[in-house]
Amino acid sequence: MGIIVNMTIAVDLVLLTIRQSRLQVLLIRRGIPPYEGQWALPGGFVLPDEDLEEAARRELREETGLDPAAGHLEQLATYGAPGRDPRGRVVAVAYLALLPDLPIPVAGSDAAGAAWRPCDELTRGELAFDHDQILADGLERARAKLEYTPLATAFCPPEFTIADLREVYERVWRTTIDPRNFHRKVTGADGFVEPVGRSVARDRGRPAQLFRRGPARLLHPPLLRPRDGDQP
Amino acid sequence: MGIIVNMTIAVDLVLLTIRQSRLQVLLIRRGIPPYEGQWALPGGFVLPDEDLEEAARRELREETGLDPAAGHLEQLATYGAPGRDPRGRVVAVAYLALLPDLPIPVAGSDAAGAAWRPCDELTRGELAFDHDQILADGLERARAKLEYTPLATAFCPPEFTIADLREVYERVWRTTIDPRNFHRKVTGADGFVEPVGRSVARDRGRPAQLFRRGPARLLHPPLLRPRDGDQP
DNA sequence: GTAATAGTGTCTTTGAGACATTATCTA
DNA sequence: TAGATAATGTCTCAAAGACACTATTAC
Repeated sequence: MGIIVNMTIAVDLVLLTIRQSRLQVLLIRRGIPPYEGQWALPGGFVLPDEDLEEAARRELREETGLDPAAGHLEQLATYGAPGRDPRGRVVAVAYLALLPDLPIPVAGSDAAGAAWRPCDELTRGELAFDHDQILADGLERARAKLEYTPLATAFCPPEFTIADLREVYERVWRTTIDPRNFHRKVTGADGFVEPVGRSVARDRGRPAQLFRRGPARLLHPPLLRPRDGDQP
Repeated sequence: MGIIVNMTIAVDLVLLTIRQSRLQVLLIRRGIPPYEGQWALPGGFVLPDEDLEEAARRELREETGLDPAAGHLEQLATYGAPGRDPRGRVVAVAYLALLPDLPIPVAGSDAAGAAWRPCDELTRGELAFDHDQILADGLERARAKLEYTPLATAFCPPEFTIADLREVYERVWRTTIDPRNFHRKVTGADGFVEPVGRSVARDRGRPAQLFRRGPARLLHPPLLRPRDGDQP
């Protein structure tokens, strides 16, 4: 009873974007031990008078130069297994950010380099600490949230076409979606997207209308991703 | 750079059950400052070599005498605003537990008393610390999870009737559900419930078949709760 | 013109919700 | 017997998915 132990609190970031038609995650090559030279999620320690989300936003700015307001940031989960950090007892509060495709990030202070890496190219055990698990949890959260929230728009610039939005779903869910049914569903969902009134021409084909994100925070009914309902 | 601050890590528990046909939460009347005499969520500090979930299970046993295996335990969210605890910087990792209706809990060591309280009888500001917010988040999580997981069975004893299960949905969602449609949907959902083969007679009416929870971890399709889709 | 993409319309199937009907118990 | 609850069946409507068709651009 009454044992009070002090531990160190860190925030780790799972930053996702759609880049070159692939779902990519921002990784840092560690410049200092432990796990020197290995890839890891960006992160850092929480300051004495700093809220957790504030720390996450600060790290996002420091490590990437990106503005958190451009996309979406939410708490993911907290990881505190006693042996997860060889330096001692570090409890990591992980945050998940969904971001539009923005300029290549800058290298952080104590990092040898930062880079976007396609999520499906990472092999199990490639990341430092328990960051494999944190990334896996972040991906699953992102996949689930696209179903019942309009957060896919967080991957898009302020104005986007329905095809842009469809690509987000296809890349995150690793599926193909019928463009016609998707168009009908998205434009019919109340408050998901709002027409800007202008169109934009791409390489080929009929120009597409531009939309911006609507006021809805939940989708009713949700867009359910296809499931493997087969029992072999 | 390089500032490393030590903070205290606590786990707080949102323990929910259906009791006397109402959704109730387990609260502790605080016996020591701060917030002495006020109601609070049960919780305690994480030990030096203890995993977070391990700490949550230990607190659950210590404060209630309940076995975590009887129900469901999952991490909810982490709360770390600098001023949330007047004693200093305490970061709380909240866990959510869904439990069957079990004997009245025992009072914990540093608590003046523990009691089940109906969730809808609590007034805003009645709980210590930021526990109003944690409870609200836990309730929303529970409501959402009943839609797309079979976790409603965590509120039930090992063997239960479809009417028992329906009451869980009705109390958690604060709705009424058509018994006939509910029966068809639940027994038709793959892996949600499995018939035991026996029946049980209640006060009146035809005896009901007994079921146990099935192997499914997700419901397809989900049971969507009714929404207020009105725009006045 | 052709190729390509944007957007609309139609049909079929599936599931949700309303509600009738039958089954089996207690009083 | 009446009354209550369990379980099944039927109907209607809404949404999902498959896919034909039209619209508008680049070449």
